[in-house]
Amino acid sequence: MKLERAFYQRDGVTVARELVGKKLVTNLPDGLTSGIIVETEAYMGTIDAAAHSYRGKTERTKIFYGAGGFVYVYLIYGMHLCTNVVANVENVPEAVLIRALEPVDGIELMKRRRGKKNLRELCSGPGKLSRALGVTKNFYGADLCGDEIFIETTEIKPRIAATKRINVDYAGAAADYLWRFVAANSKFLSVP
DNA sequence: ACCGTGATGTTCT
DNA sequence: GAACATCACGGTG
Repeated sequence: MKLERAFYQRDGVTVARELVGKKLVTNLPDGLTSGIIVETEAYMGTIDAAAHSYRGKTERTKIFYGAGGFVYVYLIYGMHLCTNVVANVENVPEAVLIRALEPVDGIELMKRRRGKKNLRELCSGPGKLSRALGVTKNFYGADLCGDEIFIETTEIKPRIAATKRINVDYAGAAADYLWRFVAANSKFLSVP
């Protein structure tokens, strides 16, 4: 079952925690690829110095201010795309970064897109999984209730651990918030 | 296995 | 002009 709008229109921390164990899917002209989400991070707008939306609405962050359930993609370090899910309701600028997947469908296609064959390293990082799933900057604003990119429920009930977020040292006190969620003992995390 | 580093393009100051 | 929610590679142990 595809997650519906209401799932996303809750606070970002709840959405981030509950996305662990769900299945992220892209269905593009060259094939369908997917993986179980094993690592997420919540970015909580006005109360979170690490969030891109912390300093208000800009051309880049305007998607945060729309309804939950749309895609936020951005380019980092000049070469990697990061895939996020906008959370909460209009004008509450929160989002969830998808940081790692356990590959499921279309593994050969993902290997081709990545130029790698090691399964463990296929989707074990935000830039890696974006590449493996064929996400481009054109996915900015894509509707997760559509058919190109969406998230499905699964039967998996992972044990979930909360930790500090990765690489947000610049964010002062916010760097210590436990807003990273991982499937405990998964082999597919970005940092083991 | 663990470091150090270079690549590269937006965004915001 | 600096900073950046990263990755892959090549070096050294």
